[in-house]
Amino acid sequence: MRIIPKKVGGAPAAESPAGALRTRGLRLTGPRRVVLEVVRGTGSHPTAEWVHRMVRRRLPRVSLGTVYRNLRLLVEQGLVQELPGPHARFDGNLGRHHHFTCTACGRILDVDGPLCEPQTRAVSARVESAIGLTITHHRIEFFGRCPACRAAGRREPSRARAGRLRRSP
Amino acid sequence: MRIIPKKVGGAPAAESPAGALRTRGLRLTGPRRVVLEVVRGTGSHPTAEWVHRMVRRRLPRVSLGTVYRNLRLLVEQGLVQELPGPHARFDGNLGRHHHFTCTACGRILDVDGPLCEPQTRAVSARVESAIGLTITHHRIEFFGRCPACRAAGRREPSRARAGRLRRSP
DNA sequence: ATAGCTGCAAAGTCTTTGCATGTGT
DNA sequence: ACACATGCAAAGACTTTGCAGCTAT
Repeated sequence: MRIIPKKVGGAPAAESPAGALRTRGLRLTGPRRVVLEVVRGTGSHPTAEWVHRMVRRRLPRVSLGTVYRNLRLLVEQGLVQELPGPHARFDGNLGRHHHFTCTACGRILDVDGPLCEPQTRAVSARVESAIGLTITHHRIEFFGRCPACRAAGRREPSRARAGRLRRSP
Repeated sequence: MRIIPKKVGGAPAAESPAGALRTRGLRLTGPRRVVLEVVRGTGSHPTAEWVHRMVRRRLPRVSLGTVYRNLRLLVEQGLVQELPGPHARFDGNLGRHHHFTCTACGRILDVDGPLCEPQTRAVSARVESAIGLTITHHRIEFFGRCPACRAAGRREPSRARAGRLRRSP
């Protein structure tokens, strides 16, 4: 369930991945290219380990260490986003968007950013003036139950675990 | 800089900590009480290790393991909140609120929840109807620079680290 | 008295890193 | 050719857990 249109292109991704890397003296190697393609090609906000499994289907000798190194590098270059949480999760969707986490199954869905923009802009303005800080951006995490879990009547596993359970996709 | 009034009391904290624990067959031991007091007594969203240091000032023999066990237990009982991020952070403020992270110094400040409510309620409603999921709650993380860092002209250390650097308070 | 806690230390999990070797440009 | 990347394995950072001895209730 991908909610955001595939192509959105924030400023940093204006150039192609290969170009973005090359202009910084970075090489487009096999493992690196496949890591990027895997993250870009899924809407599942995968963990490093999941990316590793997928990469290995195409390049069986790639190590987990290399996957981590490349994910970090791609995040640093702005070609991939990293989500907060106890375990690192990555997101190839570079458009402005937020996330919805199902408290029953743990799945994370994208939520269109511009859809929320008019209101959230107002919130930021209020907070800035009320507290006197400069807000450059914000992130909203929504929680609740996804259609599938609601239909199946699944509830959240436990109160505390909810935040911590986010394991593999 | 504490922005939220100290006393707010969400539903789960209606009873006193001691009561909340006892009614569930849990004991109010020395270490547990001090852990709770430390987390409640700071607005700094501390890590487990920081809590441990503070607890040790009063009970020098308490181990880090015990601090973790109690933090988890208190989170489970709804007496303390846990913040998302690469390293666990805890928050004794039980009122509805959000967080502002300074991208220059990493400090986390509370942002009054009700201040944002009118708009965020509208956002949730929009998202629910647009995407068909049931939203029970949400969390906003604001990013920017705090007054101190703005005045000092400090910028964020690096692009990628920002999310990951949140070390000790 | 006894279920629940604790300190200690060992083990786990996720992530990073050192080093010799390999490979894009 | 040479700087950048990789695989492998070892080390790190943070968190959890097993166990024998305490301690609130």
